[in-house]
Amino acid sequence: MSTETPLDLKKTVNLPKTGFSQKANLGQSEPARLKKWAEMDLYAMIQRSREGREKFILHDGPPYANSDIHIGTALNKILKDFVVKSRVMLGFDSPYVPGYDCHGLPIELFVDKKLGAKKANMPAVSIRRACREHASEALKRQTRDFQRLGIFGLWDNPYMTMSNAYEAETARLFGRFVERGYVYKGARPVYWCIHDQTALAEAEVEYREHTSPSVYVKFPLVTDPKSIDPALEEKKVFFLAWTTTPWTLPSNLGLAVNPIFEYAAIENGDEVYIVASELADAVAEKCGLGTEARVLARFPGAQLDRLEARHAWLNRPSLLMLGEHVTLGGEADAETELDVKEARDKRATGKAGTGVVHTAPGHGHDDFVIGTRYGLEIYCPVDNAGRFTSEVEHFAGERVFEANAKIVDFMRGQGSLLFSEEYAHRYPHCWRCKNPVIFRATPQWFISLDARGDNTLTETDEDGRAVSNFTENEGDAPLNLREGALKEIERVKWIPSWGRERMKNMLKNRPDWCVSRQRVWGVPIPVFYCKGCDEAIADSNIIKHVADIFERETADAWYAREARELLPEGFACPKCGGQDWTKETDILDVWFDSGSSSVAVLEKYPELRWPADVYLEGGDQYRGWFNSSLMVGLASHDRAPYDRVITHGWVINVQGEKMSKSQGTGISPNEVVKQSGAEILRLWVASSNYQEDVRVSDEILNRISDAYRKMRNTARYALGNLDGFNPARDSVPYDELMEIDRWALEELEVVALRSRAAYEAFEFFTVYHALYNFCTVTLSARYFDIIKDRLYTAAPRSVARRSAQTALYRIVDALARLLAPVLVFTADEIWENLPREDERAASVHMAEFPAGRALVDAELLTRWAGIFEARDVVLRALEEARAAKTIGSSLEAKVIITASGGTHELLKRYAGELRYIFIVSQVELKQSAGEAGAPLGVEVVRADGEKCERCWNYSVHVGESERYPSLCERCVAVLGEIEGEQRA
RNA sequence: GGUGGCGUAGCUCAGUUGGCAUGAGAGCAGGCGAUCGAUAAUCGCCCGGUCGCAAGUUCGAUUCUUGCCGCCACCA
Repeated sequence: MSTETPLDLKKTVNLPKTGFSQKANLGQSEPARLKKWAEMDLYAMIQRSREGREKFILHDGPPYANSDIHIGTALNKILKDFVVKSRVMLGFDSPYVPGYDCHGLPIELFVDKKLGAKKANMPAVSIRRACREHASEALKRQTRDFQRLGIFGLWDNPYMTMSNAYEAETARLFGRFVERGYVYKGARPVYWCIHDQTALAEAEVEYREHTSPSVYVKFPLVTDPKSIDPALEEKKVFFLAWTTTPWTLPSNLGLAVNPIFEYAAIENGDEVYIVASELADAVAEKCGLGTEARVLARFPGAQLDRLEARHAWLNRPSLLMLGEHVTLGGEADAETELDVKEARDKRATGKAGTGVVHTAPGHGHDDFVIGTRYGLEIYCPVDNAGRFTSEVEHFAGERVFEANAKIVDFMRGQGSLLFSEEYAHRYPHCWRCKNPVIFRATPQWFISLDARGDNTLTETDEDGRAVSNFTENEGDAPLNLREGALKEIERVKWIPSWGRERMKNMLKNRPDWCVSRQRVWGVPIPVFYCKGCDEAIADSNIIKHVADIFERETADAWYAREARELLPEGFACPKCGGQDWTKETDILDVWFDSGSSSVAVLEKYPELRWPADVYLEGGDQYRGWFNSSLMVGLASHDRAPYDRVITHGWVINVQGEKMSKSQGTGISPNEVVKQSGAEILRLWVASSNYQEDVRVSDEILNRISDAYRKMRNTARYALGNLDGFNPARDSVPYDELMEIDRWALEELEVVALRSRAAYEAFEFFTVYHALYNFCTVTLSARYFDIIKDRLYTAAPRSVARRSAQTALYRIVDALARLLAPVLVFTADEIWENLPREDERAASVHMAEFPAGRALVDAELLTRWAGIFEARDVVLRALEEARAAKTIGSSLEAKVIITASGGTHELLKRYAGELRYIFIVSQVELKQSAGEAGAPLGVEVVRADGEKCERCWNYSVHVGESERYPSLCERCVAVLGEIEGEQRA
C-alpha cells in the first residue's frame, strides 16, 4: 500500500477530450477549410494520387450562365460531386471538368433590355461582346457558388461553349452532320410577328385576351360516300371543321381525324356532315340543327384515311389524314398551334370542336408534322408583313387579321359556312409590340432524323480503334439518326430504368431537328450563298476552313469579317463560278452547342476521354442535352457519348409544387449556405431520393441540421475518448477484443458494405440512412452508452479500455471515409482530429473507403440481436420503476430477470456483462420452467449496497477499502493500477 | 390531351416475390421522464399510419390488375 496521499478521484476519471468542437460553426469553418484546400491545391493532389488508376468520367452538363444558381442547380451539382468523390474513394481516377452553357436567347434578351434602343444601331459584334461579358460575369458568380458548396473540380479551367476552341469545334461538328448528308434547308412554322416582321421564340410570346371569329366550315367529300357507309350512298356529304383562325383557311391542304375516335354522319336537310360521334349533339345544337343530331351512320376515324375532300371554296383537294393530336372537346380541336396552349390551361371547358381538324401545314406545328408525314406541301402564302401573296384567290394583298371577317362573309355568301360566332380566348402576342402574332412557315436549317447518312465513318480514332460500328453487316445501308439513336438507347444503362422507355418514346415521334435560330448570340451556321445564282454552300471542307478561323478569333469572326475573308482564297461557286457571297444569318440552336460538348470537351482535356461513363441531369434533359448529345455522338462516332444516364427529379415544396422564384416559394441555395452551411445542403441532397421529385422546406432543413448535429456529436464522442490513444501502440488484436467491441465492429462492417454498395449504385439516400441510423441507434443509443462506463472508469491503459478504443478508432476512421463524399468539410475535420498515424493521407478526400472484409460474423450478430431484444424489455421495466419513483438513474437499480429456454442460455452466456449492457448496478438471472418463447420476466428493485463515488455504480463492497472508503471494489483496483503506473 | 414518373405516420426513408414475428418498421419531430462525467449534449418510455381513392382477381392485397384522384417533368 502506498503511503502517498490518495488520488483526487475526479481526476482519475477519463473524461473525453478533443479539439473537435461540438459547435460546427459551419458559416466560418467551411470557408476557412476551402481556403486551406485551395492553398494545398487539394484537387490536383487527388488527381495525382489516382494517376494510372482506372478512369471514371462524369461529363458535366453545362448549366446556363445567366443568373445565380438555383436550388435545382445546387441539387444537380452536389449529386455530381457525390458521384465523383465516391468514385475517387472507390479507387478510380475520376476527374471533374465543369462547364457552362454561354450562348442563347435568355442572355441575348437580357442584353437587349440593357442596351435598349441603342441595340438597333449596334453591329452584331458589339452585341455579342455584351453577351459575352454578361455570360462571363454570371459564370464567375456561379463558379464561386459551386466552389462554396464544396464541389471539387477543375475550376480554373472549366469549359465554356463560347470559348474560341469550343465554338470552332461546334462549327466542325455541324460540318460533320453536313458531310454525312443529314443537313437540309426546309420550311417550318414558327411564331411570327407581322408588326416587327421577325420570328419569335417560344419565350418571346405572351398570352393575352383576344377575340376571334369561331367558324364551322363545310368541306365537301369527293370520294364516293358509299365507300364509307352504304347508308350514305348518293348523299351530299361534307366534313365539318372548326377553327378560330379563318385566315388560315386559304392555306388548308387537309383535314385530320383521330383514328381511334368514332365518327358520325349527321343529317341536315339534304346535306350530311361528318363529325366526331361524341360531339354530334353539341355540334347540331350549336349550328341550329336541333338539340339532337340525326345520325345516319357511325364508323371509326381510321376508316377515313386518305379519303379526298375538296377545299371549302377553292378548286383544290383537301386530304383526309389520321392524327393522334386530334382531340374531343376543348378549344384545341380544330386549331392550329396558336390555340393549343389554351387547351392546356383550360382542359376541355367547352365542346367547341367537331373532331375534324382543319390542317394548314404552313401555319401550325401539328399541321406541319402531320402534313409532312402525308407528304403535303408546307404551304404558306403569307408574306413577312402578314399579307396574302398574289397567288391567293379572292384575298391577295389582304392582311390576315383584317381578312378574317372578309373570309367569313365570303364563305357565308358562297355557302361553305355553317355557323360562326365571336369567340374570346387567350391568344399569343408579341411581347415587344403587344400585337397578336401568327404561325408562319419560314426557311430553316434542319438535321434529318430519317436520312441515311451516305458517308459512314471509316477513320480510326486516336487509340486506333475503328470508330464506325454503325453497321453490323457490310453492305447494309447505314442506319439513319433515328434508328441509330434507338439502337444506342437500348445499349445505354438508364437510372432509373424507365428512362429508356421515355427516351425511346420521345425519339420515335420527334420531327427533324430544327437547328436554325434567328439570333446573333451563338455559333453562326457556317453556310454561304452565291450572290450570282443563290446557291447555298454547305460544305464540310469550307466549314473546316471557317472553324479554323473561329479557333483563332472566336465565332465573332463571322460578323467581323466579309464573306470573302472567311472562304478559302479564290473559292468560286461550283454552280455559276461566281465569287460574290452573302453569309447565312441564322445561328445554331444552343442545344447543338451543348450537345457538342462530348467531343469539344471529352476529347480535348487530356485527363478526360470519350465516351463518358455517366451523364447526370434533371429529367428535363431527356429531350434536351441527352438527346442532342446522342445526335452529335452518332454523327461523330456512331455511338452514344455516354454509357450510363442518371436523372434526378425536381425540387418541390411541401405542397408538392415546383420551386418558383417568381412566386417567392423558392429556397435559395446561397441563403441556406449562409445561414446553415453547405454541409446542410449537401446532407439534404444525400437524404433525398433524387430519382423522384425532391422536397425542401425550412422544416426539412431544420431536421437535416439536427441530423448533422447528431452525427457530429457521435464523431466527437469517439474522438474525445481516443485522446492519448496511439493506434499503432495501443490497439488490441481483433481476437482479443471484448465481444461487444467486436459486435460494434461487425455492425460497422455491415454498414460499410451497405454504404459502399449504395455508392456504387449511386443510391446516396441509402448511404445517408445507413450511416445516420448507425450513428443514432447502433452507436449513440447502444454502443457508446454501454462502453461509457468502461472508457471513463477503467484504468487508462487497461486492456478493457484499449479494447473499446480500438473499436472506436476503427469506427470513426471508417465513418470519416464513408461520410466524406457527403459531408466534405466535416469528414475532413474528423480526419484531422483522429490520432496521428504516419501513413494517413493529408485529407480524407485522398483516402479510400474502408476495404471491408468479405465475411461478417453472422452468428455473433444474431446473438447480440437477442441481447438487445432483452435489453429493450429491461429498459421498459426500468422506465416503469422510474415512474413508480423506485429509481432515478438506472444505476440505482438491480434487475432480476426470469428467462427460459434459449433466451436463458443466451443471457447466461453473458451473465457477467449484463449489468453493463443494461447500465444497471446488478443483474440477477433466474431460470424459469416456462415454455420456449415465453416473455422475459423483469423485476426492478433498488440496487444493493452504496453508490460508488467514482463510477456511480452501487456495490455492497463500498467502504471496504481504508484508503478509498467511498469506492467500490472495481474502482479500488483501478486506482491501485493507476498508482502503480505512476510509481513506475 | 400524349409520354414517363410519383403517392407508406407531421418530415426523411425502409419494407411487403400477396398470409407463415398472424399486431406495416426506423430515425427525426411531438408528449412525458431520467441524467447532469458526450451538456446549446446524452439516455429511456409513450403517442402517431384504414400503406392516395374505388372496384376486381384471390381463401386472403398495402403488396397483383383496372379505373379514378392528386402532384411533377417533358411534349403537343
